[in-house]
Amino acid sequence: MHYVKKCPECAGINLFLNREKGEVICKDCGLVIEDKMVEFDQEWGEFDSETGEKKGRTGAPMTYTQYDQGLGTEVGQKADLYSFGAKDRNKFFRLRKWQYRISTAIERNLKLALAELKRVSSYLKLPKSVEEEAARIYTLAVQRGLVRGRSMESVVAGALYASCRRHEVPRTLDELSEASGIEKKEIGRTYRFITRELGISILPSNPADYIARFASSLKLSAETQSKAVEILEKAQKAELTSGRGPTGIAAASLYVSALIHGEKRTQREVADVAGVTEVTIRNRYKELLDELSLEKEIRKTKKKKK
DNA sequence: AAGACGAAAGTGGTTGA
DNA sequence: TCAACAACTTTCGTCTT
Repeated sequence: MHYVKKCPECAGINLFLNREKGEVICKDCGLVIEDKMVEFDQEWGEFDSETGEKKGRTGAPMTYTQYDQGLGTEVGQKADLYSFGAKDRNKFFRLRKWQYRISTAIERNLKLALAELKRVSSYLKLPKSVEEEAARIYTLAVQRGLVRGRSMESVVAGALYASCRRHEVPRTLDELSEASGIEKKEIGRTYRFITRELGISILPSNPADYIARFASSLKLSAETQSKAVEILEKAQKAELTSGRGPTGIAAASLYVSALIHGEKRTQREVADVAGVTEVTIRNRYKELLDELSLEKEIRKTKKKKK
């Protein structure tokens, strides 16, 4: 995150942080430089070193899923006016008009986009926190002008995808694609773009995060599920997981685990819920058998059945 | 007949010159 | 910007249950 140190309009250094609204304002010309600031660190640290106040983020409680967050920028409140000399009034009014135009355009966009975001989010039954984060990301993207040249929907989808990853409740690109009606590769593209532009760090997604969801849609027992996680951990130790698609690995672990526990599912079934093909399952599955000597365990349950 | 397996060719994305 | 490359998919033929 970079902070503006000089006002781009008048090059003044007399910047003022309005904590109530989360804005940075140039005292010299009244320009709102950074609006609705967002920190992307996981743990909220001190807001800035100058005041060193504890847990100071923006003051007012706010939600990003309402289009203006109740924090719309208003240039020219009475109190502000008095802090400027009379000679600056004209400039000030001009700025206010300009600011107004910009902010209504942004807010119109946000209003639409956040409606779409809510729709997709509820379709996927995403937790509120993920939705909030996605809205935050989208808001930032709009302010940085990253939506230009892209469809609003795809940016929404990208923001949601990024948010899911950060909260370790991954959805596959396929699921996002189905929910939003945007092509998979398009989501991927905008996702990469906005995370790069906004400097959002994303942990590589962990296959373990997928297992619970896959297991429940396959109606597998809790034991099978935890066994799958166990297998997965071994696989990671054996370095079978790097570079591979996390969904394929999760799927293969589940498949093997289901075999061991006598809850056989076909490769087809597992492949479908994981959104990969049977072939991928087979490849991962084979690697798992080779590296982890699981054959005995499978044979054991086979004999039991007899 | 359905599922599992593997080979071969194709696709989209990343990387490095 | 292009070619090499790895992961994954599609398709299809064969084997197993």
